[in-house]
Amino acid sequence: MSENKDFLRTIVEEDLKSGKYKEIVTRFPPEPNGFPHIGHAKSICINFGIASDYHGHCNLRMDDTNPTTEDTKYVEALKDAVEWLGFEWGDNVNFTSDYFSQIHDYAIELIKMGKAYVDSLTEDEIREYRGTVTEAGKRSKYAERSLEENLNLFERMKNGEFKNGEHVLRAKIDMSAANMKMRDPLLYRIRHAHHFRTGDKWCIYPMYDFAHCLSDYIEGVSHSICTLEFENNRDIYDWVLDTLGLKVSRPYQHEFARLGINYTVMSKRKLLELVEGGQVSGWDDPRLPTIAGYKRRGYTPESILNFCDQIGIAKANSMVDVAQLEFCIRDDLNTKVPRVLCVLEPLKVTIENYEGSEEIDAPYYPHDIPKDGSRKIPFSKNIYIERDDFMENPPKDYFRFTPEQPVRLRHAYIISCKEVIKDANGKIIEIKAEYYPDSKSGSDDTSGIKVKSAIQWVSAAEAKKVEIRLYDRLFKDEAPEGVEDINPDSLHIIKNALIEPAVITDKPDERFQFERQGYFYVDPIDYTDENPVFNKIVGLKDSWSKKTKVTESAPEPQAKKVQVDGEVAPMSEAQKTLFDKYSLELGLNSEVANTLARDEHLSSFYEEALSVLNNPVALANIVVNEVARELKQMQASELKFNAKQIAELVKLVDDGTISSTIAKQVFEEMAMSGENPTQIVEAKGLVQISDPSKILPIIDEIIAKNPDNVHKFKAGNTKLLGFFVGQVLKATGGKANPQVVNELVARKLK
RNA sequence: UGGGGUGUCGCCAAGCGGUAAGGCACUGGUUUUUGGUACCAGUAUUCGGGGGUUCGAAUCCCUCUACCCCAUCCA
Repeated sequence: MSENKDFLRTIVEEDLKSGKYKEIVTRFPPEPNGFPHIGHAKSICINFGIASDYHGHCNLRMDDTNPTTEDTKYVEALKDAVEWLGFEWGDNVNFTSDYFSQIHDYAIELIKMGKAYVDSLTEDEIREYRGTVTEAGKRSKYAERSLEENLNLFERMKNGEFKNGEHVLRAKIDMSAANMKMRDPLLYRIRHAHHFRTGDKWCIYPMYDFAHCLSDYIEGVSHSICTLEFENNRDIYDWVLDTLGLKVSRPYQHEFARLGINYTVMSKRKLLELVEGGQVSGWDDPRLPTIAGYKRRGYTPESILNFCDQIGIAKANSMVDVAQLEFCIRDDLNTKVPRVLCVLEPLKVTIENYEGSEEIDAPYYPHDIPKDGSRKIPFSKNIYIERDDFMENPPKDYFRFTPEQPVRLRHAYIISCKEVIKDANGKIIEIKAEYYPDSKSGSDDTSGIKVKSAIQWVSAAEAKKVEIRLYDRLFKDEAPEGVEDINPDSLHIIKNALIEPAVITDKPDERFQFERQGYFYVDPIDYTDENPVFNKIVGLKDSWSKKTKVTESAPEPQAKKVQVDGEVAPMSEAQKTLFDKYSLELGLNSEVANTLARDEHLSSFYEEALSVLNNPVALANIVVNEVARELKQMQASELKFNAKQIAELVKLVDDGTISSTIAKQVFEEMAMSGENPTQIVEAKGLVQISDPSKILPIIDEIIAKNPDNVHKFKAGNTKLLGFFVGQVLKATGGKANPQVVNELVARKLK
């Protein structure tokens, strides 16, 4: 766990500290109606991660309340994903359907409380009656049914006496609630459908909003963590549990922002579209952001875990750069995986002065990876190199093989070009070369040739032919809408790549670094010894190709966008009169007068304080800034303090007893306890210190402790003044007169 | 037009009244028989805009603005 914890962990720690929960229980609650993607991985990491960080437990629960969309195969995919990521859910996978009868009982309880009713409006009518975001809805006439009738109807719904859509069970809340979700939400609907677990036992199914909170409660969940789009549902969550009186250690819902990654899509709907539309080969297509896709592509669970850890958890909608994910997999594989030689686009090279053959012993890992292991690479007269690694007319900073520039064959000899052979179209088809017998890798003391690069190669006779699948981003648009943004070149298959034989015969691993190319993975489905197939997981970081295409996207300098101020609502006559009085008669600045005049709670509070103490400006400032904050959180009547106490506080500042810094402290104390300012000041000994002879020694001490900052300050970093003042204030418990401190510090450091 | 959220470097993201963390990306440099890795260095006078309070504001107050979510018998 990092030092800076996310907001969820902060909440969890507070709840643990306050004793709200004895144990932390979370849950990962997907609906089994699709394959999990990396967004699920984030949720898995959060829920299982928090549980394990605080020695609690995390349930895996299938939220299977909609029989028409769900299936066992998705349950399996979900379990696979969690398992693959390395988390454990205990003995059983839970299912919301396990709780159907309990949930049903709670529904009956609500009916008996008069808090739920059977509605018989049509689907269209229900929608119409719900109103709009700006207009209140109206209640269905069926809301007035008697308890008995509701009970009877609901029983008959359950018994299958009605068709789909004939009736629903609804919570009786508020048809004019500002939160649309609270306008008598549906609790149950009739669905004559076969459920993959409960079969035909039920024909009524609870809605998400009813089932989820109750399932959490039944499982003893403490923190119900979900994504932002459920923020509006939190009110129902609380309503159901509160109304049913489910209080003891009940769960509370907290929301975080779902994961977005650029150049891909993450919604189940869009993913399904790609799978069904044949744009990809299936849910496990390596280009997809599904767990199955990453797995098949060759990503490791560690890399995904790491990624989830790096991106953090917050509430701002965001889109993470794929580069971050790619970094994670490179970073993981770098230390784990053997290096091997593979030529993707072979170019024939004949070493004319080499006869016979030899085997070169080559380590699997570079000098900086502390791992052992090596293999034999056959070397001979006829080899292949990468087509890209030879250029007849190279740019000046080209480090590889050219007619003038020799190059090292990795782990082997240095060669130089003797002749370039082309076909009728001018395409290079072969290089005739010579090698330097003294230049063998590791023992090259005598050749005296300096090369700028070592390139991969394979011996023609022993190399194995392999299929390589190269993947690019699936979409060309950073924030793709759908199939229209698909990148037509996202898959590139190379049928005739050549690889050194040890990879195929010795099988030292499943994942490899093909030197200078990238990381590759043995395709778990299509790989056979006759037709070996490798998936490219990710390329190596490549500062060369970046350099060569500088033109790609010149970062256009973004003009700072000009903000246009909107219009402020006009004041009423009464407000205007008040404003004039405040600004003209009492001399308040117009901003303060404005705020005061527009808020009648504030202004009446202010007037009252003013009748006690004649200091209009100071009073106004504290009312507008401090009292206003308290009033945002509660009603005026709930305030622990009154106007008289505010006046008292202002007076203390006025006569110099306390500084404004202390005043803040006193205010907070007063807001909490309702005690008088004078009492608080006395009880805590908060009288301010203005005597320089008392402050000076403290300043000296602080200066002595922070020589670096003193130096920086003297070098011109004047904002450090605040740092020193802060330190002195801290040392005196806030009691030092900040103005005096400022002055003294400035003089000291001059 | 109502309600609920969110705006801190190109992308994520700490920070909760006293020196603008960190990661990715980027730019230099060092090491290197991978144009990789590792290492070093650089990169926000400023926190969506404007006002106010304060000795001091990303943090408190007012206001404007942009974006996201909510009117499925989906979850």
